[in-house]
Amino acid sequence: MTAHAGDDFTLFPESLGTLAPMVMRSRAGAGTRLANGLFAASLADRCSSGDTLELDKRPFDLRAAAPLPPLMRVYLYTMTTHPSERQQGAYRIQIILPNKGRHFDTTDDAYVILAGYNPSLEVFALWDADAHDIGKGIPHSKGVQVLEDTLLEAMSRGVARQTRRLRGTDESETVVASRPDTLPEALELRWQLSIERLIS
DNA sequence: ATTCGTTTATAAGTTCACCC
DNA sequence: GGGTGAACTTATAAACGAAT
Repeated sequence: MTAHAGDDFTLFPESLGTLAPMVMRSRAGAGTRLANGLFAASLADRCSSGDTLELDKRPFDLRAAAPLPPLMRVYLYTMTTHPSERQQGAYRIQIILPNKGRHFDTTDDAYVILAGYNPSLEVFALWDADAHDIGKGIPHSKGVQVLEDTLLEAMSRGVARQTRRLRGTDESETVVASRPDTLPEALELRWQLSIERLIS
């Protein structure tokens, strides 16, 4: 299913709080923007400033405190599962960078968050952006997937992770899935994993 | 044979312009 | 000034092809 402006607001949990008006006023890609709002709202108490959020943009920046990256640049996409999906129980997001961009924008040393959100399950998935933005970067679009099992586990336990090997390389990435209410933990974990990758 | 990645197509939403 | 219509932009969906 798809979240379009005007219909699926009820799919989003109470957590939007005061962000709701802002989110509802947002424009293109309602589904994504709603997710943006939820994402931000989930981190509200961890952010240095819950205001000045530009949810109308993709990606959008988020400033956080303490255990989280100071500046996060969030690329959030709607995570879907296709009827014709080859792999049963697989969810995926399609990365399409704005304006012919070939790489994630890391200006200002922002930590890039590559995330997906599924409104039906109400779970986020966090990929390792660095692991995907390598070499020539992203062509036109790039799809990454998660197993449904991981998502379900995240739903019940709050946070879950899944490692999968990227073909073409011997590198493996870790996908972190999480419920909105445990997003801070998931992000922290994701960040730690990225750091570990850098020093290896 | 199966899984992942890339590309193309279709749909919806939003914005801009013109006409009443 | 308001309303209606058209065009454009961006997102979502699906299929195809390559690699393991």
